[in-house]
Amino acid sequence: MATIREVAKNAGVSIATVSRVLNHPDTVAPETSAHILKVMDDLDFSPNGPARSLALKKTYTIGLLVPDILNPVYPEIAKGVGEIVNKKGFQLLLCNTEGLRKKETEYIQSLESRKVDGLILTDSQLPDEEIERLKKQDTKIVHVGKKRGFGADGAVFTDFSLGAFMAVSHLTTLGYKKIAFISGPEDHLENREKGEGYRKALGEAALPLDSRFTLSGDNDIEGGYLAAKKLLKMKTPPEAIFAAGDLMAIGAMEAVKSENLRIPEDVAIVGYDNIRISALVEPKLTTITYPVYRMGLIAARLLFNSIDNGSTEPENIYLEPGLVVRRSCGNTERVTEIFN
Amino acid sequence: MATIREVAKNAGVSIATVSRVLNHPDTVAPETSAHILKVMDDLDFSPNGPARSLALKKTYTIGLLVPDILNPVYPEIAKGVGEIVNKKGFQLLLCNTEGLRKKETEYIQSLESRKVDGLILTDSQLPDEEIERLKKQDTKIVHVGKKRGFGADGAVFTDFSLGAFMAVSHLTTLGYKKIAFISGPEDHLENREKGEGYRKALGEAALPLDSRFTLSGDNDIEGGYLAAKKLLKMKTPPEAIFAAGDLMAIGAMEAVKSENLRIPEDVAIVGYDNIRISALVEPKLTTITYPVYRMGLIAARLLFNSIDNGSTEPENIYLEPGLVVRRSCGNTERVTEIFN
DNA sequence: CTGAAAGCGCTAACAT
DNA sequence: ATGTTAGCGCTTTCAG
Repeated sequence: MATIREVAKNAGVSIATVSRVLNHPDTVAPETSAHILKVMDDLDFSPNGPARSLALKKTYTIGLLVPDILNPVYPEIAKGVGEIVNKKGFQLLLCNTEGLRKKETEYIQSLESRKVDGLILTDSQLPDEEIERLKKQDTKIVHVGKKRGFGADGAVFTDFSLGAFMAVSHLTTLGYKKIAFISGPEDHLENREKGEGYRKALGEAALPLDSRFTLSGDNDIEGGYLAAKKLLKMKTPPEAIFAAGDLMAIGAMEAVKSENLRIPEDVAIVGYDNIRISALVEPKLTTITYPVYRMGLIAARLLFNSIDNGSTEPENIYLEPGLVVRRSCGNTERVTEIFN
Repeated sequence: MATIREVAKNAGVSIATVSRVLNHPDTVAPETSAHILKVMDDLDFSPNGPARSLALKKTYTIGLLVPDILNPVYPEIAKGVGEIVNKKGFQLLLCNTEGLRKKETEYIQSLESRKVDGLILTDSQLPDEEIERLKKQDTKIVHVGKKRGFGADGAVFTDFSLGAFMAVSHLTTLGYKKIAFISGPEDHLENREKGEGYRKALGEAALPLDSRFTLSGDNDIEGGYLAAKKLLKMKTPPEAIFAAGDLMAIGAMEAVKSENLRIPEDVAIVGYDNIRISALVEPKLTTITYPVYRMGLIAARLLFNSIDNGSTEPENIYLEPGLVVRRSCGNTERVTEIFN
């Protein structure tokens, strides 16, 4: 609880000098500095952050909003962000929005009040006006996942529609006709985009779009399980399922197994995200990959670009999705069928 | 960027009144209040957190330190903590220490300087003196995982030694003789405790302790994979492996499979943590469970007890570990063997 | 190289 | 019910 004032008194100098050894060590005489440092140590002095922030109008804090901390995608992003943030001497305020627009807005307001220097929003649902409003408070903002960082200072994104297209096209190429889509919550843009890709792929394969084959649920294991169960109970169940997230895909796999059906022989499955465990479930999951960890890294870099250099042109960085073919889509089996 | 002062001017009242509608709304006349609120809205006023914190000596922030955000155990804890913290109107400063004592110390200092109202340390390696020092700054501290919250205001913990004992005893009961232990980093207390439990279980089964059967690695999939590979390359490899974490266990499973060996027939495996995916890998992983999410919840509750009611008696809450028997330990197979 | 003093935006007595 | 004022702990001109 010692303050700069006590340090000054004990060291027999003015508070300005104490402040200087903290902020501009080179502008104070080495002996003075050494002495003051010692007094600080004796007094167990720790500078008061809020006071500093108030004087500096800078908090050295950035806020990170994620929809679901339990989905491995987000810890991965958080790790990337955290590394840069830490290196910069900043700290991370983490907010779990549960994918709720209301919570997101609340958190944003709180962070705004805390005067965070920057904000990283992942798969945000925030309307553009909110962003505009924040800009006036000169809080820097970077989007992760959302294609157009409207009003934001930067964005790192991938093409969810293309990714979904790749996933479903792979399925159509393998000869599947009845392909279902398990979407995440549809108030999330990314899911609507994935839906587009799904439909486009069906279209290009001249496959009919059966609306009963599009379901949506929470983007987690249970959500996928439940949706898949429904699908499997239909009179003519799908031969293949594309799930909007690996967690859902894994849930769907469980559902298929629980019906004593085989993957991929009875039902093929493709996911999205390529989380670590997708390569470890049985059968290994075919999925769409994109550099999640790097997105965190890049988002933080963009943000600091903007924080350090003032308002620069908003930078939007695109990262390509890719198809990872593993066993769950029945690749090999089907290929032989096709060529027979 | 509007301040309380501008609001006051525009509303034709004093700053005190503005402050009051923010902090003690009931002490100001309804009409005045309504008017001020409107002015605030027009001005897009957002109270300055740092200034508030400075005046109040309270930051409404708590710090959470975790060793590895990529290990599902910690997001789970973070979620529990976050829920309570959010409900209390606080925010969470998340720090990923990478299991490094040095980083942990650095983070703690930063958090101390930021005057966080409380600190939750998970599987901390911090020496007790550090804790003592922090206590003087009257930062409340709660441990998660660490048995004795020495100097701390509370602790939620389980018995890692007992958990390990249960895991290994189960293995010995099934008749395995050559049981290896893949430990996490040994500078982490929890791993040393698990080692104790392992040795105790071997002892009670009158099994010799072969030091070559204890390895340690990073507590992640790769760590488990690497350690298991080493084990399997020995002239007389173990028949069973107890891994200190499910992630390591899953890595070990991969290693076994990569050697074209079967689980559990050739090598049985038991993990620790009961993370969600352990029930989804093939074969499903036998493991030790304890209520991780609840630990987060409870830790936050203990912390707020302490924050809200000043210094109360440190509360230490114990949560029991339990054995979850699934396929990877070869339960059924062995049982029949035993009874033959 | 160092000191004095103003001010960052807000809260909480203390008055009225 | 509302206004005046003194800090909270720090940084930063401005002087010297």
